[in-house]
Amino acid sequence: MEQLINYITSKISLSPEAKDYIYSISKKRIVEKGAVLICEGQKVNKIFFVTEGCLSSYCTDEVGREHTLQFAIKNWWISDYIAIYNNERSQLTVESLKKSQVIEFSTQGLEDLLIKFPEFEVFQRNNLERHLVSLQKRILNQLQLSASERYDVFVQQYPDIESFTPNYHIASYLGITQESLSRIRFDRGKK
Amino acid sequence: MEQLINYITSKISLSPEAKDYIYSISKKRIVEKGAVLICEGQKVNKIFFVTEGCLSSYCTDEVGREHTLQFAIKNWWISDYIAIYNNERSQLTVESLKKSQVIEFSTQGLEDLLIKFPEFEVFQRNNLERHLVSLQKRILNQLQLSASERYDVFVQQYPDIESFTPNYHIASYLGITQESLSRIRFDRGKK
DNA sequence: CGAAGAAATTGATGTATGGTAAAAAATTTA
DNA sequence: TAAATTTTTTACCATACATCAATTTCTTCG
Repeated sequence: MEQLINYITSKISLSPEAKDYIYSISKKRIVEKGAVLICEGQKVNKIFFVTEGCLSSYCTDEVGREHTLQFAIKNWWISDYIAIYNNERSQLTVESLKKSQVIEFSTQGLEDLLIKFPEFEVFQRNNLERHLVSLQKRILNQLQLSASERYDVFVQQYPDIESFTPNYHIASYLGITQESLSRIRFDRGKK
Repeated sequence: MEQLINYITSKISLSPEAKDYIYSISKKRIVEKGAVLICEGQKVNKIFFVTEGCLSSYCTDEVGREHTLQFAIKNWWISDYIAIYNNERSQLTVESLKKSQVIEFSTQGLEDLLIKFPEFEVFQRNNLERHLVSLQKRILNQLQLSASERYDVFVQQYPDIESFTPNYHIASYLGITQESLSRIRFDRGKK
């Protein structure tokens, strides 16, 4: 919890009232590996801030293949923004990839926070900008890099996710099959 | 210009002072087909709001291939957000794909606007959320759809871009070659 | 209008990655 | 620790899409 406040105050200054309000709309949760925080078909009314560990969001297509939209590590937010923005039910699953610590917010609570404490908008805008830039970079990578090069970028960006996540999550983030990822790794060993 | 104001007031209410301020930091520009508004290697200090026509942003890799990050049509914003956010020089080119009308803002002007008129934050957040959601959807499409299916989505989303844009821009948005796009189109004709 | 240039198509062939299935390795659980 | 389960690897073959090059069609503009 403290970590969230630290993170926020590293970006904006926070009045005691705002701080109290944040406490009132959020709660700390420890989630076990494999725990599902948002699941497909549900209404989405939660947003999570990760203080420890790693979560992911992914969708499952008709053939049952998973496609990972996001890995959320320390200091990142995760939810199903598509569903929230369009006021739809979730097509995504948000799942904890290892034992993690998150701060849970209700979407309503966050909205109220922004209304009651407009100074929070600056913080929120910063988050959105950062997120947007990371998505744009990912799209450019997807367009111009080979699977192997994308894997390089991934490893740089998330150096330790491999250590606790099955291959297929990573593969599904890169847009390839687990077998292909396995082959890419094999080829590395040769050089 | 009026169209921008209309667009803004459809989302938030705008004080006369705020309105004046917006006028003071922006200017209307007519840009010809092929005009380059931001080019690779430059400092980025402009953001454009499209009121008419269509612009695109793309990067060019070492081999000279173009990769389209965004098409911006009416009521969308376009710039090189990656460069702005990271305070780097642009890796993107922003170009007009047909004769268009845009409102040009300086990044500094927009920042000042947000400071002077915090009510504008809500509007800005809305834009960012919309943009973010569209990027997330695109990533999910890229991960799970075939080239042909992505083309379907593209046509739905931008029904008339084909009528004025060379194929290769579209192909480079979809992440395929112009030849592949041509074949996809050909296959359509057969059914 | 007609020539020059740009864009789109088409064919032949190449390559990266996918699919399937079986075996091996690692991890979890009893 | 052994059995069960999950994950990874490997082999073989399939396919979507890329590449290259030639040709045709469409635009632009003198």
